[in-house]
Amino acid sequence: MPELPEVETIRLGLAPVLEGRRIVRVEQRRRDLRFPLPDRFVERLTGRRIERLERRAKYILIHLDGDEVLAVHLGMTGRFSVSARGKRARECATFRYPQRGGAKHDHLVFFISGGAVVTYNDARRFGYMTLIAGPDLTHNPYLRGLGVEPLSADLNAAYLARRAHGKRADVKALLMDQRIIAGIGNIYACEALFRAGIDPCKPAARLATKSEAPTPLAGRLVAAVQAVLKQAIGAGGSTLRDYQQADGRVGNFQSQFQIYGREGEPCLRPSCRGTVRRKTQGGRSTFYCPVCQR
DNA sequence: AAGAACTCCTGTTGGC
DNA sequence: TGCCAACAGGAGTTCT
Repeated sequence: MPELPEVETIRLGLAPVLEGRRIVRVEQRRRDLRFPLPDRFVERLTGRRIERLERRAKYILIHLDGDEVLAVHLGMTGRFSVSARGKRARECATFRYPQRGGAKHDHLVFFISGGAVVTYNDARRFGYMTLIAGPDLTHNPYLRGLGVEPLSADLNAAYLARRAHGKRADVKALLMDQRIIAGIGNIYACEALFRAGIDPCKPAARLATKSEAPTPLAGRLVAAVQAVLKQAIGAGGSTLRDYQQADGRVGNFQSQFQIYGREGEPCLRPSCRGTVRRKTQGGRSTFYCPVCQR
């Protein structure tokens, strides 16, 4: 799926198209994605004004008038594309339907006032949408219990040490645990651990001392996480297989991967003679350099 | 009760 | 070319 940088990029692409507009019509082509769509979904969206778009973890939160929020999780393959109808089509020349995927898994189509058409496509249907009565979102089962935003001041060495203390799980699992830090997936976990020079299999507990104080590892990891996420957002996210931005453009960060997908290639750390290895951790691929990640 | 395993679904890729 | 297995960026649920 899109991880935090991809979701943020999509939010940035959708915001100017949606904010301040109304949903004039919704085409719902199936009753469920990963989970059933909300009851009377079309009816509850039609005519609503979109106030603003926000991101929380990997969720796009579409704030509607009347204090209701459409929360969207893209799962692994969910994507939005923006096109236009009528005379707005010419003004939106840069907006194109996605080149891949086509109409086959276009499950929802939102017609927006002013002429934009926003299509939700999701081949594997691991994505989901829910309507939350706001303004307090913290009671929602999906959002409740999410950990800190990694790019906020809430993520710091002391916090990480506190949450890692006594944990037997490995540090990569900790990074990907949405209840601790929200928004990091497999790719950025690998990249952050490489940049921090930390072995993904190291026990998470090593981030903290017996008294829950942060070890130097914790500080390095926080810095690496924040640096890689910021860099990826700056590049418009990464484009692999299914992800693309709302306007059909692709992100560029995949060209800046230092470890992900590089099995068998030389480690990019200066003066390191290691070779990138791949192993399976918790059922997913971990890429790492056995020489400089200790 | 933490942590691992399983599960949803479809498409792509690589080996034979 | 065809067939089949392995794999893909997630995370809720079920197990041990």
